[in-house]
Parts: sequence; structure tokens; C-alpha cells
Amino acid sequence: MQISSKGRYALRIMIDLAMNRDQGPVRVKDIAARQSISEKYLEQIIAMFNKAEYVKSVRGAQGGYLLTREPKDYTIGMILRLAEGSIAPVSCVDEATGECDKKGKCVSAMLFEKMNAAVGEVVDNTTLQDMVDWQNGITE
Amino acid sequence: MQISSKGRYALRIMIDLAMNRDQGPVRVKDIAARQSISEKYLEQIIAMFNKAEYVKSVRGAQGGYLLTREPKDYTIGMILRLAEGSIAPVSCVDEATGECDKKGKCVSAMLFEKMNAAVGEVVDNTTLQDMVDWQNGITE
DNA sequence: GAAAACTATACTAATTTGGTAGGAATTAAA
DNA sequence: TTTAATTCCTACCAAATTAGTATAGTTTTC
Repeated sequence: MQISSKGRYALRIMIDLAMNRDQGPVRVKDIAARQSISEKYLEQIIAMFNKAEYVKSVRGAQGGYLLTREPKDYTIGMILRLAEGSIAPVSCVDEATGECDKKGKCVSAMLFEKMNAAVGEVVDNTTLQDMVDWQNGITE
Repeated sequence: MQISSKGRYALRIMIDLAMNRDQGPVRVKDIAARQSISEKYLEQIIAMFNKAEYVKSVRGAQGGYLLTREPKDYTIGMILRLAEGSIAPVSCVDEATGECDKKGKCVSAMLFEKMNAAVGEVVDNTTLQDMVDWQNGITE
């Protein structure tokens, strides 16, 4: 039931990009330093976001990464689902992958559906902008 | 973010015991057959419930396991937390284990607290009796 | 052309998961 | 009192996952 390091890092990376988006391309090296994540591991995670076009890369010297949209247009659900694969408590209640033959006859699934919906309610109604606002609220 | 097989099995075992509690001690062999779980693995899971006194054992021939309380007195949260160790999305928001030095300064933790609360809302307000009732509603 | 930065892919150590296996201890019933 | 049924205990194991390292590029700017 845990969010992996990958998922937690993914979230922090996107928050970092959102908070530094006025500075032009943000270097992996800088994110790694600010977030205390290994550069190489961070590269792998951000490459995933690049492929999904959540960020775009600028290669070469003075390069780095940029968000492709406004922070309000990313939900935390989008980010965590991409990083984690799925955040459903069991695969059979996950819309993307799931579907089980006992659908509607399995009381466990009924419970897990509720858990999934409860989590979805939170992550699909919180955006990256919300996270930035929280952060600014704390540091000010 | 997944519930492990152990957790899913644990839930089904407790539901099975609740649904068969008028029959005297319920044998591992019978639960295993009904729930399609390996006897040996089931023994390990139920031993955990025994140690926690969620069930009691009757040894020897004609033995088996019995719930120690009424089904309404077990929440699903109790069962899943025992089986899974914790169901918090990250350890730092888990009341039992957690506590992180950046408490209150970490926006990720704020989000994970919300996720944790949302899941808790579901599992701590659903009892084993509810699961039995759902099951009876389906099969009738 | 040199350096900065991303890209791709392979490798790996440690941990967790999901079990199996074997037998000892206990008790009911024949 | 023996035998069969049943829980109890502990060790073991294979596969998958996690959380990275390592190596060797490619691309672009200055």
C-alpha cells in the first residue's frame, strides 16, 4: 500500500520544475541537488515524463527540462499513476488494466473500489499548482 | 500502492470465519478449499491473527479456528493493518511507525496525509459484519 | 572543439513477496 | 491406548521488485 521512492521522487521533481519554471530550462543537476536525489536515478524518472510529454527537454549546454503545460493542468493523480503504473489497491479495480470475471460478485472488490475512489477523490482533485501554493504558504 | 496477496487473503479468511461461525471450529483445510488459498500459506496468515487474538485456535482432531469477537467488532482497517503492517501511502504519515522531522514543512506529506485519511475513512468505517451482509445480499 | 547536458541500456545488490516443506505437539475418538 | 486429525513451528527458496550504479554514447551551445 506504499508509494515507492520513484513515485515520491516523481512528485518532488514535478513540484521543483513548477517552482522554477521562470528560470528557463531546469538542469537535472540542480533538481538533484535541491531534492537530494541521485542524478542518474533522477534522469531515468524524468525521461519517463519526457516520453509522456509531461515535460520537454532542451539538449546541450544551457539545456534542461521544462513543463509542457501550466501547473494547474497536471493533477497529482496523473503524476503518480505515470510513475507508479497504477495506484489502485488491487489491479482488478483499476480502470486501465483491471477487470475481473467476478466483478459484482466479489465483496472484497466492493471494498477495494471504495478505497480506490477515496484515493482518487484526493489525487484527481489536487493539482501541481495546489502543491506549489502550499509550498509558498509554508515558506513565506 | 497495492494491497498484497497476504492482505487480500487475510480479508477473505476473516470473512470466511465470520460466515461459518455457527459451525464450531473452522478447519484451515476447509477455508483453503473454499477460498482457493494454499493450506500452508493460509496457516501462516491465520497464525498471525491467532497471536493478535483476533481468532482463537482449537487444537487436535475436530479443531480449527474461531473468531474471538462478533463480526461487527472488527473493522477492515484492523484486519488490513495487521496483515500489511501498515496501509499508509508513506511511512511518515503512519501514526504507529512514522513521524518525520520535516513534519508540517513537507508538501508531499500534506498530500499523503490526505490520501491516508481518505483510505482510513473507508476501512475504519467498514466492519466484517458489513462484508458479510454484502455477501449475503449478493448470493440471495 | 570542448564542455554541458540529455539519452540509452545494461547491470546489480538488497529486500520483499508468495509461497513450500517437514515435522512436532496436541487432542478427540475409536 | 492407539490412531488419526489438526494446529504449531521453523526453516528454506525462487521470482520479482526496488532503488539505484555504471558505461558509453548523442546533441547542442559557447
